[in-house]
Amino acid sequence: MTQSLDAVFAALADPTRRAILSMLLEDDMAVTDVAAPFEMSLAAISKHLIVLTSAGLISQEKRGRVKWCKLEPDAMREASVWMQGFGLMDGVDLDAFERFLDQELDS
Amino acid sequence: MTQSLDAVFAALADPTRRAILSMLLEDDMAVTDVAAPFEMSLAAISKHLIVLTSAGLISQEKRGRVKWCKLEPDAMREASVWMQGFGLMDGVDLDAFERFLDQELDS
DNA sequence: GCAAACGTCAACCAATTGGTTGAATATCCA
DNA sequence: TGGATATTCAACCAATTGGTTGACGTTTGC
Repeated sequence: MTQSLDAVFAALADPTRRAILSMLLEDDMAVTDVAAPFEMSLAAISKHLIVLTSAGLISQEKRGRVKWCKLEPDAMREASVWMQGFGLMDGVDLDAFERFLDQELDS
Repeated sequence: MTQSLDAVFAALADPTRRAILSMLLEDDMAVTDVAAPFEMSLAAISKHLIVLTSAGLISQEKRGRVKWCKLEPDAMREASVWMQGFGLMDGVDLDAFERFLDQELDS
């Protein structure tokens, strides 16, 4: 469940993948539609989507012949909290912050 | 000045480099001391430090024969803000968050 | 002056990454 | 049934990454 920071940061390190995530912020999309704006092959986009999926940043569900991609932003939370540890939120106990977030997001 | 998201995320994708950043949270350190806890060569650590430096996440200053490494957490800010764009705080009761912060900063 | 400490450089290596193309699979629809 | 659409698979390629070792240049202190 808890995504590895390695996989999440590595997935976010590619501009194409970040652009895909931004597109999915609008709405769920089919693979072909995700690929449309990019000047690379569908197979290349398909690989990027596999990277995003295995990092937990998106999920894919096949309905008929179409595979829908859905953003899973929760996978970013661990990474985001890790970064907050570097003075972006001075003086705050990070573990407590994480517990707070968990509690808030469950409610 | 503004660090590329590519470089920052890629730098953060390696556990050794993240560990180095955490160590530098305590204090500035010499390259040799940074390398000490790791089971890899000094040259390998030196390369990791170059990656961190070119991402802007640390700075290095040579005094005498010792090169000091200093954390530059501001380089994470752009990446952190980018991630916040994905609704990580959605569903969080902002008043509760403020109370949490007050409580944290008092303790 | 010289040996030891600090750190980088250069060459090398295996594994991974990001892309390609062409064939394969699965589904839909006329 | 068969053709078009949606997506992945497999093989390949060049470039990058993360590590090694050994030689090298500086600085320090006896």
